[in-house]
Amino acid sequence: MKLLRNNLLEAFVAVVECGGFTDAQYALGITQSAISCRIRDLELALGYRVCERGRGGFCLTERGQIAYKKARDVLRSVRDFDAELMDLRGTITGELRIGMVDTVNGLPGFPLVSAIRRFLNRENDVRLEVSVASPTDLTQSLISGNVHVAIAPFRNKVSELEYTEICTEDHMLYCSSDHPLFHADSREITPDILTRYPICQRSYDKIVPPKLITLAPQAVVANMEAMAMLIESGCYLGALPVHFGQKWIESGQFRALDHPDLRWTSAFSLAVRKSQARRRAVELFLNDIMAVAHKAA
Amino acid sequence: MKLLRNNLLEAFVAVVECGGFTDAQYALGITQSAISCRIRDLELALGYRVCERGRGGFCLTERGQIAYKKARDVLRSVRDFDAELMDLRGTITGELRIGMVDTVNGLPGFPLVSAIRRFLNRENDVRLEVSVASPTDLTQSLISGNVHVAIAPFRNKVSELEYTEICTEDHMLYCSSDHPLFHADSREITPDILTRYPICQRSYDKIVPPKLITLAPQAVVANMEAMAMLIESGCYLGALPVHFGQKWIESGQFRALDHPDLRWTSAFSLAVRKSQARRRAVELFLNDIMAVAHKAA
DNA sequence: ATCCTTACATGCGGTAAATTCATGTAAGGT
DNA sequence: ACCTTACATGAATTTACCGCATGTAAGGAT
Repeated sequence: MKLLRNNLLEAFVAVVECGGFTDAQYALGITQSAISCRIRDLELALGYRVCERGRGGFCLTERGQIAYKKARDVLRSVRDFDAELMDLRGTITGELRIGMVDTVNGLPGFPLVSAIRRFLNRENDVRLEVSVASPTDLTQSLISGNVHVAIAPFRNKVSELEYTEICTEDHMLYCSSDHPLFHADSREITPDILTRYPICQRSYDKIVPPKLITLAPQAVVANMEAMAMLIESGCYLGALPVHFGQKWIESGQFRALDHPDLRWTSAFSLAVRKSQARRRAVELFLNDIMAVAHKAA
Repeated sequence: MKLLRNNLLEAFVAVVECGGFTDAQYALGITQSAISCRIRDLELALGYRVCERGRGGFCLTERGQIAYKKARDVLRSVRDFDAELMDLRGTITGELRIGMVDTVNGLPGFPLVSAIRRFLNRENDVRLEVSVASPTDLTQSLISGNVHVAIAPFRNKVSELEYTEICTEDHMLYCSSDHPLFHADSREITPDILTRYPICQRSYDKIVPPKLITLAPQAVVANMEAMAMLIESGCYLGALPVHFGQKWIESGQFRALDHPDLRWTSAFSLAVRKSQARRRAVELFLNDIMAVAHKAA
């Protein structure tokens, strides 16, 4: 079902996301000429050009970029609106947009995949959409409605959202076999190594308190895979979730720099928007999350 | 222009607001049969009946009531979306929905009509929509986007909104010529009259602190006109804004119970939603308000 | 009880909008 | 110079939507 629809906007968003008319015709299931008409009509209605196109390539105009963001968001919220009206029928429909930080899968004490399986095994007609982003971005996405639920170690909690702690994640410092500390005596592993060797930090969620670090320049990464890469290079120390660093430990590539003061724990929370008629699909997924989280605890 | 449109939802909302198909055909500018089709198709798409109709009268089903509220709200926000895209063209379009408490007009030091005139004298294509409600309702309407700006004496301010004080309003206690206090000696006018005569309060914004009042039953009104009526009855004392009570004073119908402790002042604020891409029309209107407020001060 | 009126439903036909198909055009590559 | 790519355009066609005429069901008047 599609109550609030608009061909022009849908075409516009599809064209932007496909990077041109030609590919968008498959995404939309209409011919290229129809898309050409739609974009022309959209620009006629708006009174300004939204994109440059032709053999020279496809690109959005300045206004087009703003219009695209607004259009994408409004189409999202319109899909949610449709789903809300379908909820009244009792069926579970619409999109379920889940946001999370990376390496949530494998989090000890929180089998997310079980929750997802549990959710999908129910009779449903829901399209899942999973995005990975930083806690800060996830907060924004929750507020704007771009995601319905998010799982992350939220440090600064905002009043618009509702948080439920679901598990914790232990972090340790690692170095690779190429690093000077790899063969160091365990008595050398003290917090002051932080002042002697370059360390790599995650751009969001600074596990190692920055005030402990004196050495510049620091490397900054946006996700765990990148962190592992820089550690593998042998040039950096880096903190990883223990469950995530495990595989490098097992292969003998990394060494965990074990010291009581070089362990950190962050708390993972489930966040949703407060005070909002919640869709059935979202409600059920939250139940599923809590069910697996409790079972694991 | 109308980008995101939906005939079915528009018909539904119109039918509800007109209380039936017959009247809605004039509001929508289509025939009754077309409306019948639209509602049928809507119900077909939703999978449930939204209203009972026929000779027995028109009424929404339970689900229909929820669907109506959602549909009305989404159509509003969709109109705003259209206006946002038009903003990029540089034109001032869309709706400007202003909310206020009653008797804002005439507020000393705040010529609202000048602000409106100022706004409308600009080149524009804006449809105004003015609603009158209590500060509490206005707060809700602002958050949900049902109004863009609101003017009221806001007592409890919420973090989602941004308030700018624009003027103050003096209140005094009044009685009518039928009231025992009308001819009382001015020395008798002391705060303890509150404990001896019934008083009428506004349901929102209790001007006279309720703790000063001992006498039950109290009359409660939702707006100033009603307050004046009850005072006119001679059975109640009541607080009115001085600028509003003036005309009854001049006609000799009311007496102001003047005493230093029987005067109250409330501060009127302009409220808008925080952190939101603001439309040009809203921005300009805010400027106009501030301009007339400053000039008056 | 019958007829009338009100309020909505339905079938049919026309019109306007949207889409496809076929073709045109402009820019870059060979 | 020719081909290819990527989009534009025009005619034909399909589709959707609407109005008209008519049907139906229930309440009220005579």
